[in-house]
Amino acid sequence: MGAPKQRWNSEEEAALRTGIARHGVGNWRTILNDPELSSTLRYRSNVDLKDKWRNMNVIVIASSSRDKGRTAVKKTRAAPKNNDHFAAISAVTSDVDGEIVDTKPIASVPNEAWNTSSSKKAQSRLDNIIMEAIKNLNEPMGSHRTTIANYI
DNA sequence: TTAGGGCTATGC
DNA sequence: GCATAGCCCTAA
Repeated sequence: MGAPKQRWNSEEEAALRTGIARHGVGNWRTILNDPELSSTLRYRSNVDLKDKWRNMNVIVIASSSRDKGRTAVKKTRAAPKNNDHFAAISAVTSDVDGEIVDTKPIASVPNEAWNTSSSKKAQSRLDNIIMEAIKNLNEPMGSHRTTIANYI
């Protein structure tokens, strides 16, 4: 995680989250084509987005459902042993939806962000966080990634 | 084009 | 040595 590998900075992560909030999970190509995001993500491929999102979800899932059944990832990789590392993320998740109850994810969200392919996949709590941020920010055209990042 | 599996590099 | 994060390969 040092040199050779292209670490994701907060700008890129925010852009990814914004793209997902706007176009939905799985529409990596669409996200990359978003003029707003393409500048930030121009060095990332759709596979990169997918992989990053996978990593992000692993962290969230591991931190939110550690009790029951990890198995988010195969080898045990997603099973943290110290909560400290996840404190920040857990704080965010629990702040928004507490324990994830289940999900009626985007259906109840009257935001045009999801209209493309909302029902494509089960959304993670991170999506809810983003949607929460967008809703609360209440910006008509969708919130800027930095704004969302700020909110979070 | 997207999703999943696996490998490797890096940090602790 | 273990855990994490990024990248590559392959299948659908």
